[in-house]
Amino acid sequence: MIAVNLSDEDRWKKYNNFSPLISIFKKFHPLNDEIERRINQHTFPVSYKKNKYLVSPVDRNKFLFLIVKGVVRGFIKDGTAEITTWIAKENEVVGTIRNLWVEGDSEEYLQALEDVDLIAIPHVLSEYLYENFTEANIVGRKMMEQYYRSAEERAYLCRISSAEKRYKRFLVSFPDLINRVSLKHIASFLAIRLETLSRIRAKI
Amino acid sequence: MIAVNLSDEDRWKKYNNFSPLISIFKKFHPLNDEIERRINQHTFPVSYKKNKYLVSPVDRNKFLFLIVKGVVRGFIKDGTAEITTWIAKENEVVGTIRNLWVEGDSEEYLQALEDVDLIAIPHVLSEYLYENFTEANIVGRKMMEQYYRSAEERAYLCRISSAEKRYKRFLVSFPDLINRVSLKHIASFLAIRLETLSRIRAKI
DNA sequence: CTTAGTTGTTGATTATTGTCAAAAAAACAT
DNA sequence: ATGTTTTTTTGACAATAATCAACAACTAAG
Repeated sequence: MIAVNLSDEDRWKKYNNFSPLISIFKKFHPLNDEIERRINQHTFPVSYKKNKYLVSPVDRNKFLFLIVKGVVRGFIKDGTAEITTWIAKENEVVGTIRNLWVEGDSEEYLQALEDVDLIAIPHVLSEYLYENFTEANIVGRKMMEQYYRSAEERAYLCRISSAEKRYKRFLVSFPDLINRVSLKHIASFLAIRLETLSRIRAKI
Repeated sequence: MIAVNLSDEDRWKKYNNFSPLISIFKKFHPLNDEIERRINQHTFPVSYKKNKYLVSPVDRNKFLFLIVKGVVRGFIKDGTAEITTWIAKENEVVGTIRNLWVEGDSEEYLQALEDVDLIAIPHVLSEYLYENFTEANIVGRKMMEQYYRSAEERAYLCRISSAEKRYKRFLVSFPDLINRVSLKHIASFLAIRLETLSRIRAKI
């Protein structure tokens, strides 16, 4: 599914010779040279066309992805229906969550909602960095705090009582997504039907 | 609101002379003596009666709390209504989230749903430990990963299409809470009315 | 024990949202 | 451009859940 056929020299040509992950991490904490070297060596760019799935069941949980360009959604198959649990854009890191609380049929998928450019981060790399570099744990801790807050916001959003209020909250929480993501996915994220969302928008 | 009148010697008497926080942290990573000493010195036990609020607007965001005994919920005031976004029990760490994405009227509260014993963790302590001890970042990172997953579960749960399915998911995700928490709070967590929950339960 | 207050149940009614179907509008490919 | 597909809108109707109200069950306090 994901093949790496790039030599170390030209892998990052289009990104000024460095993995974009490095500048993201540096916003949280300075990195030492060895970490940067490892990141350049073991992460790699990958692209998907709009509507393609980022993870097949085969390599689920082998990578995280930094979104360099585009929008990605995460959803869970609930029988025949799909439940979109998040929508992420540039500079966010996405991935499937490993140990879902409840074992069962619910499977998580990632889908590109635009043509996307990503940086793939093998889990083995994250684990290696966490075990060998204290800076990695500082960066990881700070990023997780940020992602935890955004997950809390998603958990709050969908508990707002009326569909209209949820939509309005979406508009202020994610103003940039409304024009980039089709309404059917936003409806799913808001836990309402597309038709209902369409009527709410007509009313406002 | 929170007063500490204990000398260092007897503060932890009821917990075999150590802050219970230490054994929680040690499940994630070994701690050095200096960290343990700081934790014993700067965290302290505090108890609340059922239905009491853990944070007043005054000292919001000054502490996290480890729940040693009891159940706590977090909720957000949405006008007159309350939206319960999580319910936590023993061995979980809870607190208000600082920078909510959207500034505004939504205020977060913590409430004891049983008589609770807690360990208060001043934010200044967390910050100090993060800045001075690499182990703290390892523990913090791992704990945040765990809490992120549980927040994802909450975000998924409330997007399930029917009230009955959400309740059933609750039963498997939080089997221990159903007999400890009043139905009105569970209903709020499931984003349904108490009456609806009552009817669903009658039907099953 | 008795009373007051809270929590949970049940019924009747209303409101909101979902479902199904069709058409319009927009996006995409040739 | 042209036809094709996807997305979005609209309408009629059904189902689900909310609301209001009354009451029963359970707790807590005196």
